[in-house]
Amino acid sequence: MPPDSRTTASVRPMRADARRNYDRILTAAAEAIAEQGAEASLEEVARRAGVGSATLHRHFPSRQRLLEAVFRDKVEDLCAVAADLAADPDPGRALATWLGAVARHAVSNRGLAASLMRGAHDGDPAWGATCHTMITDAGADLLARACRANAARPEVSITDLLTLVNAICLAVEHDPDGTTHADRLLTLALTGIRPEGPQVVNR
Amino acid sequence: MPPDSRTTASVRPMRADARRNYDRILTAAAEAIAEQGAEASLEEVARRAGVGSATLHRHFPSRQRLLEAVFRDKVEDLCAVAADLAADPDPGRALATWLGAVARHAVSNRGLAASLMRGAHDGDPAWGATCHTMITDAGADLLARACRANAARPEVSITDLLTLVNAICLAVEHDPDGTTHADRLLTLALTGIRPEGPQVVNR
DNA sequence: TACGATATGGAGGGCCACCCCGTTTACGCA
DNA sequence: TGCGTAAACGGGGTGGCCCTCCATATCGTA
Repeated sequence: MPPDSRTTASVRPMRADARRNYDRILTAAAEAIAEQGAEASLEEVARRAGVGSATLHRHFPSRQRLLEAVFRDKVEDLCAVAADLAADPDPGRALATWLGAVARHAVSNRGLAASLMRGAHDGDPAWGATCHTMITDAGADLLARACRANAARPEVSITDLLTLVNAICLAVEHDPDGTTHADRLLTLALTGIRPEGPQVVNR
Repeated sequence: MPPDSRTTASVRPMRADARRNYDRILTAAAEAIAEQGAEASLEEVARRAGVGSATLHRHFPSRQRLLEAVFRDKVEDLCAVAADLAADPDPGRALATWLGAVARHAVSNRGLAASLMRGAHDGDPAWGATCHTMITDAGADLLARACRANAARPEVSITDLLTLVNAICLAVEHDPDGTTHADRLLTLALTGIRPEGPQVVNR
């Protein structure tokens, strides 16, 4: 959300040069993050964008803000997918499909998982619709339906599921063929959410 | 493994001062990591130990090496637990118990999960028994038994399981009541490993 | 065109990992 | 016990990072 697209009328539109730099930084950040993950050097992002580091910090006061801007449209995609799946006649399958989509996005966009996860805790306040809350809201509906259809245990929360998915993707990020591993692990993990599943004998 | 305990006769024992500093660094590192996690500043570790930073780097050429040294005995504990559980009449329960123990260790020792996970990929070569391989070996046996007793799906690998456990613990590390979350997530995830479990409808 | 509001980025501070190399220390032997 | 040497030490340097300040440049408008 570039600042000039806010609905509040009191906010002036960005100046053209500011807008240009904002976009350049975003592009550069996307590249750098794709190559080096969520921990990419902000200084290098600025360098790639041909911009002073102060400019980067003015537009994005924290790494988290930058990540959220970079991944905003991916997250919106996922929310849209969730909305579509809400109409699926099989809510259990819909939920599983969606979680699979989340995982695929997270694996193929380095840093996304980290971004979604971080948002959970140290998300800075006074920042409305973070990626984290967006995606949580989107998934909550799918889970509720699955639950009503007796396709998910009632004690499972959407936070649990997303944490699990993100944890797996994060764990797999430094892995040559992460996609494969993420897939097996997710399949494995998701088997546990169905109510008729066997009781686990843990501890 | 402090260098002087190697079996090779050609290696001289450490000098007393070196030994002393090695131990001091290890203690300081354990404290710092307990407080700040696996990313604790090495410089501060050296400061706490009352040692120059060069000394720290001489003894532990990489952060990973330091982590491994710090957690070595914890990992040995886990291996011992695994050895005990190998005699359990119920191999499925034994495996679950052990994975629970791994999780508990990882949650209560900040940095352990990170250490075990990192060891998997960028572990530097020419470094024999890393924590990662130690624990993998220990668990492989339990899993094999569980599998033979039809208490685990044959296509599940010990790497899968440990990755899952570590991923969960890592995800939960920045969480106020991590133990609780780790527990639910692990229970959830482990339900999927039993062969008679319901088929997952993923993707 | 000229002016005020806005945006910029170089320079600098604080912190960090890692290394170089002159100095100190412990050990083994006479 | 005293001494020579190999081993260990650590101060200080390098370069990178994140972040902030403020003198300067640029934009949009009257």
